[in-house]
Amino acid sequence: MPLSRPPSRRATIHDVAAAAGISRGTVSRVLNGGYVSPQARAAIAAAIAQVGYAPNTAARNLVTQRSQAVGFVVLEPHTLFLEDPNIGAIMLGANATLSDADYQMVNLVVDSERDTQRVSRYLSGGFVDGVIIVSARTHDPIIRVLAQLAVPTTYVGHPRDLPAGIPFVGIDNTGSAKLITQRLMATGRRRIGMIAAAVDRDSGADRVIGFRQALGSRFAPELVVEVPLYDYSWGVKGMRTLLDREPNIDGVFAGSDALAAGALEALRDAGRQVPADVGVVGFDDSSWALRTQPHLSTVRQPATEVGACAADLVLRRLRGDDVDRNGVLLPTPIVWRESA
Amino acid sequence: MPLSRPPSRRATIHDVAAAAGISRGTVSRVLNGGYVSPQARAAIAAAIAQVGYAPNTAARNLVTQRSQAVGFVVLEPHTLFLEDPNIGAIMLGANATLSDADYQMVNLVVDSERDTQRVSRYLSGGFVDGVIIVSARTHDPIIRVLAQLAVPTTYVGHPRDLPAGIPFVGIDNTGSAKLITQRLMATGRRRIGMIAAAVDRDSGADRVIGFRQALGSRFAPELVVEVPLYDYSWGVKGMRTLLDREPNIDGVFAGSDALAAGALEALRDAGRQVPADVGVVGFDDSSWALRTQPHLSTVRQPATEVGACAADLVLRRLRGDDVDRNGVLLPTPIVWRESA
DNA sequence: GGCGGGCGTGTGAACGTGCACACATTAGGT
DNA sequence: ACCTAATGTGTGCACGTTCACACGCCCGCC
Repeated sequence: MPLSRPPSRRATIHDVAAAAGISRGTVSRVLNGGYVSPQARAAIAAAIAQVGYAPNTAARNLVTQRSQAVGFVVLEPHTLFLEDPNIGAIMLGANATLSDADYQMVNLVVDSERDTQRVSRYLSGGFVDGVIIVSARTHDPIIRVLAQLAVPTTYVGHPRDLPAGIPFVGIDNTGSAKLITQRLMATGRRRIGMIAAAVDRDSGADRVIGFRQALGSRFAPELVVEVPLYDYSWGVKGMRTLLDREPNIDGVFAGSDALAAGALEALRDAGRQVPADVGVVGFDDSSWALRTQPHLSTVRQPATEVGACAADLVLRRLRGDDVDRNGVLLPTPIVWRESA
Repeated sequence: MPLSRPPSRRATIHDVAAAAGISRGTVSRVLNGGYVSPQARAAIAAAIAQVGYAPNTAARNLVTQRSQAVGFVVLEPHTLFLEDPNIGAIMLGANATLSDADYQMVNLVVDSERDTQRVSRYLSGGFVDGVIIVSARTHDPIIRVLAQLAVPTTYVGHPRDLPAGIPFVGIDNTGSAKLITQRLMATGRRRIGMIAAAVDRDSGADRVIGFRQALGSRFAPELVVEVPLYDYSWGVKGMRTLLDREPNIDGVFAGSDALAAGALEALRDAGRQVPADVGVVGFDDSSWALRTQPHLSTVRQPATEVGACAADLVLRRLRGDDVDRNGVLLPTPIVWRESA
């Protein structure tokens, strides 16, 4: 004799079928589309309302072998996640695209060693049909785990050790850093420094490379100050260090708008005029850029489009289309304002 | 005769059992704990590695009737989500607590009408054991949907129409707004205005109520300016409006630090000294507060703790403990700095 | 009038897992 | 020597769903 179940158990398709006096096969058909008579359809609709039925998607996934969900994994320690204006925009861009295709975006944050393991388990547990990875570092242990995952994965950005054949989407950090530095030079600046952050990530490292390429033989390693975070207060500290090392500095490329805003404060404290004495450029074209005095010249980072593109890449692989396995780089217009 | 399956299908517990020459029951036991001999354990471990087995968590959930996951639903339009410094902190606080209990936090963003429906379906589909809702508006349609959900739900904040018996966690917006306004008055300010945002949310509306309570008979409705977003640029605009309406204004309570920072800019443009001519206070104690000149006096919002507390509430209900159905309010210390 | 085909419905077999139970083996106590 | 307990292992069923198939019905056509 079966145990009596708790009365609060969820209604199943059987309950609906019983209440409507029709077989569960037909109930399934009205849910998923198929030939059903109007009478049966009506009876089932009434029964569903009566018993308060909601389909158990987990059970459905088990048999259909797909979940209509895509994981969006953010690999960030606390601080970066809160401060970075791009991640939110990438996420919303991805969500909009997935939503249009009727996919559920499932956002997982990795904030500790334990999270890494649990999230890996989750992603390989059949809850998602595809995965988007944001801000992976070189040598991130999760890269190995995901490589042997049965699920299509797309990276935003491309860590150096990303195995070949895994698509990614990003921006040309090297090229845009080079370009904006060159334009800084074109305005007559001679002693140009850089405040670099997150150099353990490809995005951060590539901006330094572009900066170096632009300066060529005029590149001076001591004028690149590395700070841990893309953060206002580190912009202040980084600029002070630069001023110590080269009091006659007349140009600064900051790795983000937040850093640039901090740099502006440090310059103001030191009595320098921007852009008269020192030209300052940022990166991101975030809300910081219009919030400073003067407004920042910067590189527009198409974060929303990046997210949409990553989602699109996953969706295309889900449909079985073959996609460009070499990755996609989106253009980054330079926005010229008053700060340089 | 069964069809031959695609060779790329995922390994199941049966494959492991076959490879190890042991029944699947024993494999299940080494996965979930139970009496298993060392030899069998070793053979199974080898077999798992050989066939590349990862348990199908969806199937496990189906039989165990629980998912070890908690949904974290953010009900925000684009802009607010990107600008609000609290949501990220609440999320990370919740994640830390859930992670400690070995629960997976699953973050779902609602950004459109379509999202509302898909997320409701997801939440009622058996993928989560509990739900945390952030920043619900009064009359949000999702409140009704969630009310009849079989899953324990906790709100962060408490919309006016939240049905009784549903626990929530928040801060005393009314009380802290009243307190900081009173301290503004205590410094001798006589003509005090407010820049209010998101008044369709309980948090925003309650801050106006507290402001009004503090001023009592001196309250002047025209000195409350409502703006749509907790955003720097709206702070600028709000402050300009206040200056238009009351050129002799000498105190301002802004509904967030970002608004306060904007107000500082507008005041600077108008040639007023802060705090000499006008006292300004904010709300949140976010990174904005130390980024302005002068630093902001503000209300510290314990966002991380709010998230942790919400997660704890869900976990306790999951364990069957009975929790305070009237909700929890966390203390909000006032931080007194230079701006007032 | 038999027959093929569209329509509407019911039925059984999966999907991959955990769990209760049955059973087998061994050790230890009376 | 027998019973009991502890330790291992195998088997059947259930979870809630979809899907392929089979069945019956009615229509129109040769």
